[in-house]
Amino acid sequence: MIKSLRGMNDILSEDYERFTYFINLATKVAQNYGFHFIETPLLEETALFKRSVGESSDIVGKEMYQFIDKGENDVCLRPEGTAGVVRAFVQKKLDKAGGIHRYFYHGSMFRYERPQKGRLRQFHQFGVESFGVDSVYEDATMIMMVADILKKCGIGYRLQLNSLGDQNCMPQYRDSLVTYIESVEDEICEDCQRRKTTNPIRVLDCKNTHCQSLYEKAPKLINSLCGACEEDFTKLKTILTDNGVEFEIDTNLVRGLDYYSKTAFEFVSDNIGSQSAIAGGGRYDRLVEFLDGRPTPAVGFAMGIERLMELIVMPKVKREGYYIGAMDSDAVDLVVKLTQDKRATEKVVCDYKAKNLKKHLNAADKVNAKYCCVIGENEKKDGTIWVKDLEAKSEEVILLKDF
RNA sequence: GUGGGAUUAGCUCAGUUGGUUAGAGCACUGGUUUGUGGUGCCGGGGGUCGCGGGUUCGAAUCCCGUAUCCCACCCCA
Repeated sequence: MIKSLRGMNDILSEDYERFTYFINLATKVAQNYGFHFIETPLLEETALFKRSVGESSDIVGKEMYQFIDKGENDVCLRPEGTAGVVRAFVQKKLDKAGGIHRYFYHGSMFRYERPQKGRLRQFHQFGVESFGVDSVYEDATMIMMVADILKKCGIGYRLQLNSLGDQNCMPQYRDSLVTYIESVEDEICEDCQRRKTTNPIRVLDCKNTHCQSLYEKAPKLINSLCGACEEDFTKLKTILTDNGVEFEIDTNLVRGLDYYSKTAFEFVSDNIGSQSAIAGGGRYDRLVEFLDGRPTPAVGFAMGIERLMELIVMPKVKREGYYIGAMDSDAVDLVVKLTQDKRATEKVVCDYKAKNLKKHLNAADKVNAKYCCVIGENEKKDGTIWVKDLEAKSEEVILLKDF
């Protein structure tokens, strides 16, 4: 038997119900916030992700589905959504057009990782990107949009917040951190040794407890922010508080993609195991110019749909539509005809086999129909149909022409 | 990529120190001789016990390899 590849799942039946339920709900919310749908290719030039997500990140460094295509192009399946949207934004010259552009997307992402619960090789994200707004109100709005979606899904969460600084304060901070790391270099773990040169900020996120104890004395970015960043971060906290969004400051929150600056946030759930991040995002004011566009402020987020699906509280499904069946085989033709006619306006399922009433009621119940309609000996003779409302438990016999 | 656990019917799982035709519940399906469901009764189909080797008179059971899932690390959505 041929099986799906490791970490790549089919979505069907109840999973699909949950999946579309979420997409529809999130789409509605994004549209209410004034965002428009964008779809970008699954396959992109590898350089796009190297330049945006960053070669030092694990995503690009070791998790990409990368290959040379028949035209000798170095390509890869997208590991995340932002880079493609920014590429499209620049390619359409919207950076030069100016103004505000707001997009949302959803689709498959690919990362060659060891699968785990909530971590797949092909997974789905719902994401949002906003271009052209440098106001911190937009950062707050992004966070509130995520909170809005999660609330509508009945999902509890913790919101972690940090500021990563900008080109004025981050480089200085990075230098002071490296200096500190060098002072304790002998004691830190192998991973941190590597991080020191590739991306020193990441040491803060190290899970090693000994490293963490060392970094407690390390300079904190939050204390090194420049005036503008400091002001924005303070304002962000005020806006969220004013709008009833609770948060906690996590000075070690470092997003795994290199393009973030200033606002960084992560929504986590304590109920889905160790892969606990259900949404994450932040500001990335430099990314558009990294991808050859005119400098454009931008902010966005992405949500992991598979992880959310574990948590979504689905509304109770209501009975809907009709079930039509025959009790004698010579009434089946009539049943099929009635079904076809009724389908012009209603959801209708029918049975092609004659069965007794009990079986039909059972079957109607199973497909969650609101009405069970049956044609038996009496109905056939009288030109009527027996209709039972499975919810109200009421029944009536009506003329076929009135059905 | 590293370490640990699991894999038996469509699903959830039993299977006693290796010993005849591998079981249950649910699901599916048929009947229940007068036309009332989601909660009656009786029956039926469905498994080369993940896959490949090995040990043995004999393997679902023991050993080795391999695949997948789960857990932790790593990382992230």
